[in-house]
Amino acid sequence: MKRPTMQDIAQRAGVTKGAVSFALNGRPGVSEPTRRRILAIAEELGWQPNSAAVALSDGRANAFGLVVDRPARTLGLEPYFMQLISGIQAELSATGTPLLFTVADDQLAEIATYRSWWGRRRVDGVFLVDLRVDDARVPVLEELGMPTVAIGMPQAAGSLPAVWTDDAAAARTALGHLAGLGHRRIARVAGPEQLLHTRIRTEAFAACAWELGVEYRTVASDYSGEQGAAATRELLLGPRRPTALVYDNDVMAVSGLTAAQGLGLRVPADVSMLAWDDSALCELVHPPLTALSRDIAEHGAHAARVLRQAAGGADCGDLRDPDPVLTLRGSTAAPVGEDQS
Amino acid sequence: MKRPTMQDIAQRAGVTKGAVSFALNGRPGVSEPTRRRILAIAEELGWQPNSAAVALSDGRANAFGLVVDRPARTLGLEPYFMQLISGIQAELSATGTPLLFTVADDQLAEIATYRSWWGRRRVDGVFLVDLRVDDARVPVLEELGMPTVAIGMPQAAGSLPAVWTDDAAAARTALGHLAGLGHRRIARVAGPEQLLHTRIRTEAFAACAWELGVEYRTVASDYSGEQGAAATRELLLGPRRPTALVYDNDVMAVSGLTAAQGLGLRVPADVSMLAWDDSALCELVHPPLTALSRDIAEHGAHAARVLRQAAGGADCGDLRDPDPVLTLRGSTAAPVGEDQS
DNA sequence: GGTTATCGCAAAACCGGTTCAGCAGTATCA
DNA sequence: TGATACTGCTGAACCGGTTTTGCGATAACC
Repeated sequence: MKRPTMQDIAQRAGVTKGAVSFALNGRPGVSEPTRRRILAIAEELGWQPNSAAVALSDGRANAFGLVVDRPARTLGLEPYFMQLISGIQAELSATGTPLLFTVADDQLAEIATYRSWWGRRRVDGVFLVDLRVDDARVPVLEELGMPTVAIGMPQAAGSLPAVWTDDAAAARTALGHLAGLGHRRIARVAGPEQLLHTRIRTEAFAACAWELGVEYRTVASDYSGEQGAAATRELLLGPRRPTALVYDNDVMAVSGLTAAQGLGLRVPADVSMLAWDDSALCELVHPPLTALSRDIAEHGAHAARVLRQAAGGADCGDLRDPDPVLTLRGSTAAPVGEDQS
Repeated sequence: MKRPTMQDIAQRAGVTKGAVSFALNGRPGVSEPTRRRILAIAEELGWQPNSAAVALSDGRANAFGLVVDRPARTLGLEPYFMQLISGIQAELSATGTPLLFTVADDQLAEIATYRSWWGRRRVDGVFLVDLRVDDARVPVLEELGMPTVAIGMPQAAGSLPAVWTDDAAAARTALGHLAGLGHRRIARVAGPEQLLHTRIRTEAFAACAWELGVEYRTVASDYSGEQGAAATRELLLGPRRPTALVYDNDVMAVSGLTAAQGLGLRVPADVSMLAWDDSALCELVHPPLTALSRDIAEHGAHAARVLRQAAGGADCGDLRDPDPVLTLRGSTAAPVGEDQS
């Protein structure tokens, strides 16, 4: 019933704990016959190292952490995090390193979690997501000296290594596509303004629209379906109705599509729609949504690799993942040329 | 830079580690003035207990685990898990107990994870989800003696305590609602047949339909949007078209709705739709989906409470949560009386 | 053949907590 | 006044690993 320890193995083999340790870790210090004998006994007893003892001894927790502080309600809908986590796992499971995952109520609670995890040596490092402008978490993590990899723009990551994709490039891709189809009046339903990448996108869209000579407008939102639909109605019912809409996440795009159809508008005939971040959600609806796609799981795996290096003491640089690509589906098309002034 | 230990506190206070331990844990053995002095020093030094040392000493990991082995692609869409996790966290965070969360490729990998976590004492217990008929994981967990709470039907949980809702009752609620509206030909797009609750629902639907004198049919599916849409098209284009459809999850319901509308059918005029498990997804679409709602986060919190008891050595019984209730939205209505034979 | 490496292992310290046995010193009581 | 109890702390063992030091025996070398 009781789990076997190295002491048990040592007794059976007639050696000391130390010898068993050497044998099991493949280190010099024991003869080959003895090593085999010890390994056989360990196998027979089903021995597994006690993680607490290992952690205490070598001073590392052999675990990483991830805290998210979005409300659970919107969190559940975001395919993003599950994909990210599964990508992280895919990389971490190679070394059997588990992930501590927690949802926090707000940023203060999130920071408290970091302090606790690090103070108690529960983790060797953390993934930092949803980077904000002037992010309060960054200086805390820097001060703690906790190995961290920021998943997001390097500008917001301070001295922390960042794993990121170029949102400005993606913005140009999206706008280029729509402008190429002939759209001259384009609006975007954006994510929360506190998030740095929202700001980056906004600037990139504005700059690119200027260059292309198209009218462009940003409407702030919060990633939720409700606000996505509300923003959509406001834009479609207001003056100078845009002929194309870009959404900062797939949830808002879906609810925006529904809202537009509820107004009696046809997509894409009357208005084109484009989602930023692709997921199965975009294929669920009709018409399926044209989207900016990237491999989020792969992104997570990269982040995990960088974090492992950082926790190992290396000071890693930023890692830029490939630009998102456009997945063309049925929700974007040339605008019908009615009152195209 | 180095984290302070109890030894550091002891030195400053001029006492031994043991005294410090008593003081910090609020146990008798030190005088009140000494205790206050020690607490003050600990506070000043920002001391936090090393979790590995605590775990090694008291033989408990102070962490629980959750493994999911659905493919990441469908996982991301399911609001269910995020809500469940956030509910679990809400309960666990009270004691500062973190959750180890992992996605596994298949059941074998999941079982291997349990063996590893338990063998290495990484967790004090686990939450078991997606219970199947003749679930291979149950006997393994029983044999390991690992504290476990099954989230699902007691019938599939063996000797493990289960936290569950009565799916049969919910099935009657759903069918009663539709029959009450006048529907006489109803089909259900079910989840994976290996899952026990799918089978329970199927039986309950069949029995209840028999009693109510309505035609009923189950079509197997896999929870994915693709299959949900395919099953919907098959049912709506086949002979004896049903006037109402029930979906075993919200993702399939949404894609089924889209599929029906793609066929030129109006919901709910031509066909009513009802989703099992409510989420923001159901409100995202048009018409919003009538759904069987339950408080999943609360469900998770209950499971966490039971697991903590189980890990504490108590042998707990099953815990039944309230039956799901029907949230009426726009997707169900009386059938138009055309050829209602 | 004596010195020096090298090998194979024992013994013990260490990581940072918890806990138990023991021991002075004071208080209680007969 | 001596036995008894209690208080407040010390010292040490313990949890289960890793790592360092040391020692006897054999092998290599000049």
